Amino acid sequence: MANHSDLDILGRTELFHGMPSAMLVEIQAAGFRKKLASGEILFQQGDSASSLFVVIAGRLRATQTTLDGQQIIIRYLAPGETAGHTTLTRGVVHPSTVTAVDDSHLIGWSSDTIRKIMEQHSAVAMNALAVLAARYHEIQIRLLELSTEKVEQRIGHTVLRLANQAGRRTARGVEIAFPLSRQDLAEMAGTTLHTVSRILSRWEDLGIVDCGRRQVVLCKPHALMAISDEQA
Amino acid sequence: MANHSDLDILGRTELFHGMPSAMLVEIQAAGFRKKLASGEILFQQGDSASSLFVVIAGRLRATQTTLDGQQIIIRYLAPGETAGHTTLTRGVVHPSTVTAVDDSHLIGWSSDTIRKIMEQHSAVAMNALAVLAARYHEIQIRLLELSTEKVEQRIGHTVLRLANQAGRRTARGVEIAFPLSRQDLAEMAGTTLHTVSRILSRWEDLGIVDCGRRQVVLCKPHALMAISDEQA
DNA sequence: CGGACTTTTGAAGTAATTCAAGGGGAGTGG
DNA sequence: CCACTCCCCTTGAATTACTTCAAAAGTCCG
Repeated sequence: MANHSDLDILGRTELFHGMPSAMLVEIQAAGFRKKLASGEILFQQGDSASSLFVVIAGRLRATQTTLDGQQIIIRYLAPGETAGHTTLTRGVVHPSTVTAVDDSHLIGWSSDTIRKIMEQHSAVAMNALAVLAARYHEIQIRLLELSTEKVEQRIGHTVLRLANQAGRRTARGVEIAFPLSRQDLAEMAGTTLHTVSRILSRWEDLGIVDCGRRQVVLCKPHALMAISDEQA
Repeated sequence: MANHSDLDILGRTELFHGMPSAMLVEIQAAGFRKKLASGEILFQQGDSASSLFVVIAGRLRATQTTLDGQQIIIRYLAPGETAGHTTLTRGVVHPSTVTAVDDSHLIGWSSDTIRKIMEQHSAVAMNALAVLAARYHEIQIRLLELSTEKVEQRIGHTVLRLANQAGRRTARGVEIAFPLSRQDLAEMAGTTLHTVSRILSRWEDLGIVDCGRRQVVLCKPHALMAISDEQA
């Protein structure tokens, strides 16, 4: 039965949505399952890119590290999303490390397999193009933010994005549905944990957010949007 | 004869390399030519993405602008490269503006046409995936640089990248083969023209570069690499 | 209850921006 | 051909937003 529900989910992923179920069966049969406990690594920056994965359940984080050990968070991956698209290009290595931040369940395909699937089913290839284009667009926006905005606005946009992607409505407001430290936010917004802490404290005084240890709840999204879109 | 040489070039673009020439003829016939004088705009941020282009000759620049008019340069496009890949996703708008910085010659395909080509020829779709993956990787590196490096290193990496992409060997060193103002460099490195000017002056004193009005010649690449990779 | 993380907050320091003013090249038009 | 104008570039000085340094206070877990 696990198989059956996997199929349902597979049909709703960004990569395979819209595919007839016969094909999904075939696709699933060609892949392999992978389970990761929170904290385990799916693949590492510099590993040769040999498999492409789709997240079935859980949550993962893609990071990039400099030679001297500084890290940035590229993005968080939710169920339905794709990890390791570098695999689609021959002979390259993963540019980022992907780590589970929650117990996670994925399905993977070897480079050859996924390429064969795409060659036979152009709809999958077209989906992949759309996925990559969306990611590209996303990161382009972050580049723009990082280049033109002040820290407070950047942190604001980061929180708003996370609330959108991984928000859970609660009595207090929209809660970001996974543990998120000040350091994590800093690595996404391109700043330090100190600055994040200070700014979050200020917002807390204004009643805009409500945060705890590795937790952020967004109480007044509109107020935060106002701050984030404010022109210098 | 122009047709013939276009074909040659088309077969060496990132999108169509490796395709048999019969197919190239077909692909070219399905597209349309577009000429732009220096300064003319190919498409603008926010325009609906209706065509995809390949640069045959010339040079273009992709930029993104904020609501309050601040601009960043996403990248420069050389012959063989692809513009407007957003067109591959249905119902979206161009995230950036593309402008010719030199008289340029392109071939374009409507959204429907290029999708049809990709559906029929999976090799083109796979090329497109490789192109997008490469762009993504590229921009990811810039995000890392922007987040972790100091201005001098960022400018250094920017100049090194440009020298690589568009360098022309001359007696003085490697000359960046298109007009590049301090403002342009600033918009690529995420800083101000003042800072770029100061740092370029310093490098000039050290004999690392030699620059003029809208011109940069890299004389000592290794020295610049040393500066750029220096750890804080 | 000890110990390891995570967070907070002040104070000092600094890299880079902003402000301000002037200089120089390239092209235009008289 | 010279003068004028428009850009582009340079360089000091003042300002500031943010980081770095430092220390202490919470908070969770075994």
